[in-house]
Amino acid sequence: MAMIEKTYQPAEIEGRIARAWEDADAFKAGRPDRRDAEPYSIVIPPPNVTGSLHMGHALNNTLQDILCRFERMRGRDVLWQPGTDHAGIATQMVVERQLMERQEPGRREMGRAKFLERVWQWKAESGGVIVNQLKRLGASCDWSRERFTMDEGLSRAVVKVFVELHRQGLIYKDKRLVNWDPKLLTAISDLEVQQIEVKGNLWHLRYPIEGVSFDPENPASYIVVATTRPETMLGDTAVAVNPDDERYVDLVGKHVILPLVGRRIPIVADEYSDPEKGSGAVKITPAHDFNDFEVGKRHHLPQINVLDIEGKIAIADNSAYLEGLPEGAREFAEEIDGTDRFAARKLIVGRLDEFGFLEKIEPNVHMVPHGDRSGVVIEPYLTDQWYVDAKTMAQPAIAAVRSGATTFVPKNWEKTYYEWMENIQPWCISRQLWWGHQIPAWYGPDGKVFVAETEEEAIGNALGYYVEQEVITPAQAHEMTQDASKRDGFITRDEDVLDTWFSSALWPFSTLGWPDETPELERYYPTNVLVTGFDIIFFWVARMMMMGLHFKNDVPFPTVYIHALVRDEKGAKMSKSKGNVIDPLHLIDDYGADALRFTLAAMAAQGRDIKLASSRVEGYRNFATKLWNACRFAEMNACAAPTGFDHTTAKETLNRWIAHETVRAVRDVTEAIESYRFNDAAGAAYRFVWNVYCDWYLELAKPVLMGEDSAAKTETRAMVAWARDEILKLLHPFMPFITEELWAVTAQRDGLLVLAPWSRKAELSVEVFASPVLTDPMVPPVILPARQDAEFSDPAAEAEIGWVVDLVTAIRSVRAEMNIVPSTLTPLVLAGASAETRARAERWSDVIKRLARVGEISFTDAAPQGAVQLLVRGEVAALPLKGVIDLAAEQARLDKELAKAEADIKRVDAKLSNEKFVANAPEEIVEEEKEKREAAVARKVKILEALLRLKNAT
RNA sequence: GGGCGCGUAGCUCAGCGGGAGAGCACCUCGUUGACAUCGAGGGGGUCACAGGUUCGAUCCCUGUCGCGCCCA
Repeated sequence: MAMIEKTYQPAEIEGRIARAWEDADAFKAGRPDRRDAEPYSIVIPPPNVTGSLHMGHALNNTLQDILCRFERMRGRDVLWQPGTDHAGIATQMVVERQLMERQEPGRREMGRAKFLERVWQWKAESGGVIVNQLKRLGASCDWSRERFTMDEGLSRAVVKVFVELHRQGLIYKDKRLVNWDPKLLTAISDLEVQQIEVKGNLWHLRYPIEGVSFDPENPASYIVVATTRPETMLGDTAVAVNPDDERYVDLVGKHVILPLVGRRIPIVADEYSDPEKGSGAVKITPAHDFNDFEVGKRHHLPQINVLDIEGKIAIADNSAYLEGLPEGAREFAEEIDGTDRFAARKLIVGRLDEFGFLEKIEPNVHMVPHGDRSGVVIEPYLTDQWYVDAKTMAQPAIAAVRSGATTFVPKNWEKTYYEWMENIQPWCISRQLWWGHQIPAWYGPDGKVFVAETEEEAIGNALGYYVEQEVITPAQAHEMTQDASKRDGFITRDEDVLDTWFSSALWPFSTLGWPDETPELERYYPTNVLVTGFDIIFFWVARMMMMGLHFKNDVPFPTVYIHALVRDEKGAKMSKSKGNVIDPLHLIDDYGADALRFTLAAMAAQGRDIKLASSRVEGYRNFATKLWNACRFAEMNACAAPTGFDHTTAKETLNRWIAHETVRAVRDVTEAIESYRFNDAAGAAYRFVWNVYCDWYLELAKPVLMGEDSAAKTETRAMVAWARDEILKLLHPFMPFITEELWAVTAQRDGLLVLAPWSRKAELSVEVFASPVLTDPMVPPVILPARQDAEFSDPAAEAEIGWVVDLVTAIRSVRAEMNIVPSTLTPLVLAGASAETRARAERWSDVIKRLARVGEISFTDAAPQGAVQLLVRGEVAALPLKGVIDLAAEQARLDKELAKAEADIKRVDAKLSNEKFVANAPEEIVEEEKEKREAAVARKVKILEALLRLKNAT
């Protein structure tokens, strides 16, 4: 056991403590000593492998760590499952950028296999950054079980899920409009698209009516359509008007001739067209707009894709485009072919204007979809992709929350969850990337799909099928089975990979070994709680619910705690691409991980976002220093708790008081953590340590500790140490490093604090009766309060110490007001004191003298003349300061007090004289008011007496 | 347009049907033997605004204004 260092230096202790935990396997799940303990498990929301720790991670993981450390101390067998996800797009971008910077061949040049090698190499070198940062934060994950979504085991889970869902018809391939990223050249999901407000235009175009000679001067010769994307007109296949719009009733069923293009397209009536907007007529481009796609389906319109994957016009060799066009159309097609979509817009608008087809341009602010990774404008694009039937899978997930099998904390997020789940769209899971889980689907020469868990199985199925179809002979099939090169070009694997969230959705069970039936799966699934930010409800929570229910037939977690988002100073969401990230590691460097953690916990009130001020972190660093110095004080006074020390049998009032306060603080903190009120827990701990233990207990104990050896001194030394140990335990979930360090240096310990028992037992436990009713799943198990040892409490001690505190505070306050310098000791006269007060004053005279700068303490019947008279718990404490005090000032002070007392009486009287109040208010409230009145009246009497004496003195 | 949430001390934020709180900042005082990363004391708020419900509203309801986020 070492001595406590003179000053608290977080940087010096944090690394050392982290190693001690690691060496002791403290965070390991399934420790032999906890084999019979109740398990407690949390899966970490896997951070992106390319990521580094930001404030959101810091908050998220601090809260999880508080829960894990708390439950670990309560004796549970805790598994906090760590890991990272492979972040398909982000990682691929990082590695591609690296190749570019090093002027190495690009992805396509080196080919898929080589590129993937490079990605794995990058992962090995740089992929562990965030894990180490989490360790610096103190996260008590079972690091030996770290997983990665591209691990062999997790990949097996992905394949299994894909194949099973496909077999069940819940995964299918479809040609639909997707959100296409023309920069990254992949489909992305709705959630990866950000709607950004853009100042654009509304172009009003004139589409000539068929059979009428077009004349810009004659409105009857054309119909005006308004659009934000004029370049997509190349793919228009109709004009829609609202069926109730009288302006256009006569035009429905007629045709227009698409300007520049020459295509003959119908005017259709559809509710989608809003008569209030633009001209009331809209162009319909089914292949390039989600709404138009639906309109097109309703009216059986052709879908003409006029862009290539990079967003360039592609119509020259486009049969869908060219079909039915007049002679000469090809010329225009060739002219504009290959033009980027934005350049094409300019060109087309110019050309329309030239020929009188442009009526006007109106400035227009509207939302434009952007890729959250690439930042470019997303193109609705018609492609073949794989989808999950999310609507079907959402049903059990919705039911689970409705039934309460899973609940959200705070509750209001359930509404967001339902909102999303009830309007859920098919989930596009394929991505045109290389980094990720390649889709286990193989295609035959006719495009037929064979989905299987292994290539062998898929090939076998495919070849069998084609033999049966007599496309190939059994001999050819045999050859292809034997020699992979022989089947090249005959059977090919789907190039695409799965959305990263597809694998993340399996995280709560794939990390435990699924699809194998492992002991871990049996023991730790379902997990106890999921801790995450609301921005991830759709991405992740919803999908874990779907997958967990489908494959494990049970919710992945009974509770979802949704915490605040840590925003930047403008209240904007922090994101790497915006570059507004505040680095928590800098805060750790400056103030220590404990201070950062405590700050985040203290600010984690439910239902409110966090805008972090570094002054708060500094404040909590000071709190850590305070704790450090208090422990040094205890050490300097040889405070140690003997083995078997029982705080409930203490004799000294002061010691009984701190025992009372400590038990209360432990209860408050425990209950707050249990109900996820982290800020209340942190606040209760803070106030107890600083404002109770340091400010009063240690101060009041000083005379005893500095005095002669005695039984009281021995007991006080033990109690100082006992309460300190309770504090270290209480604070450990919040400030693990400093508490572990202090635990080690303040006494000989049996083990690390991280594994020490929490002082308050769990309130509830599930009582399982050997009753047949319990086998009925409709009957919930009976939950009874566990036997809680009668809580230690001592109201008498509280009353006595409370009196001392009030007396000292009152004297200090009046001394400061009177500008009495600290070196001046004032006598204290207790007037008309009860026997109890007298006894208390004698017992606490040392303390009172020291803390209140008091000289002599005496007792009289009435306060001496010309003294400052204080009211302490209904009795007068006088400071005879004749000559020192300003009598006029004292008069003013007492007048103010009097006014206050009278105001109180008046306010209470107003209430009590109100019949309705007395009749309607709860009895205890009325009773309280009466007591308040009595107290105020008593105060008034004493103040009046005091004023009278003051007058006599002058 | 729909949904969620927020406007409380100079700043960052708790609280929430019965006497307005914390941290930081500010002012005054302090080399008292753990701590100046400290101690003592103090100033500072018609709890956005307007109605309503109630015996009683910062808290519940409605509306207005301002702000943020999510979804269309």
